[in-house]
Amino acid sequence: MTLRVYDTRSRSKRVLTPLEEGKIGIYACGITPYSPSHIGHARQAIAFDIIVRWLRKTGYEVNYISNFTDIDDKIIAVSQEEGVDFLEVANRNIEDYFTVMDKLNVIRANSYPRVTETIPEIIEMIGDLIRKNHAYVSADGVYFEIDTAPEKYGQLTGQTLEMVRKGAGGRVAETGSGKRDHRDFALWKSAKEGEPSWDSPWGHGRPGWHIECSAMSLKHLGERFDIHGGGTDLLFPHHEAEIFQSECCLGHDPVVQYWLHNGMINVDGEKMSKSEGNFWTVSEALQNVDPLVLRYALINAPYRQPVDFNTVMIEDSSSHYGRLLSSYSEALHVSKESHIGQYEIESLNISSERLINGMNDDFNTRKALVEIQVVVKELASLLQSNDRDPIRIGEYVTWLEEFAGGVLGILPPRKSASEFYENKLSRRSEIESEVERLLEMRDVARESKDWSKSDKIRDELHEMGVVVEDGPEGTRWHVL
RNA sequence: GCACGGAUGGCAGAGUAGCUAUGCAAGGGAUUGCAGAUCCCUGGACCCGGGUGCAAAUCCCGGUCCGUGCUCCA
Repeated sequence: MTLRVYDTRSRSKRVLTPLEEGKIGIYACGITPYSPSHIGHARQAIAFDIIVRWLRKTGYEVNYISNFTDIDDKIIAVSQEEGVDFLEVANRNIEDYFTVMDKLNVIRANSYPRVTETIPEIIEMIGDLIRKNHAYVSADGVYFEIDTAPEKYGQLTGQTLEMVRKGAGGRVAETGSGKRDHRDFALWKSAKEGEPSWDSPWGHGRPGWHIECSAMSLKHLGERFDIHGGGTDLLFPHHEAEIFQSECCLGHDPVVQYWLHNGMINVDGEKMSKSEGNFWTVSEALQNVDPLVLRYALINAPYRQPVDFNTVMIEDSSSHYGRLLSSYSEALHVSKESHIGQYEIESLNISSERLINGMNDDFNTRKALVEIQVVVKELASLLQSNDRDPIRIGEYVTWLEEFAGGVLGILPPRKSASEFYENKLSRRSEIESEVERLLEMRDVARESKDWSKSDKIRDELHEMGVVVEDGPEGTRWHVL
């Protein structure tokens, strides 16, 4: 089955055909580091992490670029507020980004270009746009002139020039800058007093918001590349502006073959965003939630769907992840190696096929998760049974490592999974004699039908973290 | 207002024409002093109104509701 992806520009799922056989270039808009990363950033990072993982597993050599827009109005605002250099603000938040994304098991991109390291390329591109009459110099900067390429308007959002003219309503009057038309957008902003700036043919200033991505994608991926991604909130104006800039500068279209956009995180049904003030930073969330539980929660819906972030979905993910981890870690303990991709167990092959079909259908992580859940359930029941065949269990371990680990990234490293299980074992042996003693007392109580005493002992054991289970073959117990 | 998405059982969330989605939760049974674990079984949904079809959750038209974008945003 071939891989199909939903392309925002054509509004349909299209078979992914790379420009160069066997290779994929992908650019995903990263963050503007003016504050610590929030859950929405994590969603974006994880979505494209999984896309890249899947492309690689499919056999593509992937060049994945994700940028930092490390100079902009908000970064300047924060730096002025704190009285520190703007780069200090940016660096601090970039560090936070890497710290939390590492915890969330996000594989690093091949490169993380920054605006401040791309200034010469940006200046060159702006110069090019001016020479080609797509941009004009004004009193307060350089602007892209929309009317020079009206056919490119609305490529991603379906809006026409007229619609925006109307829809902008009262805001249109506030243009107030050197723009000729309110829909023109800044390529270069002249420096204001006390702001960081770079020298350019148009005086000191800094890049406008959109030009950096055109310049960086060109620099790192070339004049045409396969995939451009980002959140749906960037559709307009950011990504449409990029289309204007890149295509008008390079003189061909399309520059980007496929546009992929991830959905937003909602809180109580509304988009979580910094400006709404209803956001959780990732590090705040990680104080209460295991990073892999958070990752699990964020891939529970396909990447294009909005995700409603609330305690119920976290608890749900937590219990699913708990099942996965406890089965995996126990299986690891009793298993023998097997080889990835070659499974004797028929149900594993069926699940593989379903999972692969799901991922090939626009990276449907939900379908993949369903198969993980099914396999975990089978494994748990196998571990519970008397038939704990190490080779069979080994196949489950390998399968989980291939798909839950490699593809979805929701499995901890072997080492920590083993430790998880060994901690349970050592806790078990630590308290074993005490537990046995209490259980004997309980047995005596039970024989004399002294249920209140028996239950009291069970409660006591429960407080020690021991779960008691009476079965047909006597009483068993395990550590929570 | 305009644009783009979405609306499926208690919850999450698949499914684009006919065949059990799945997981969790719930109910019933087995087991059990009770509880838990396990096993077996079960119920339950396709926003509304039209249309096309032998057949529609699935296609078409109209409507309603929700989200996002139109302003800095992943």
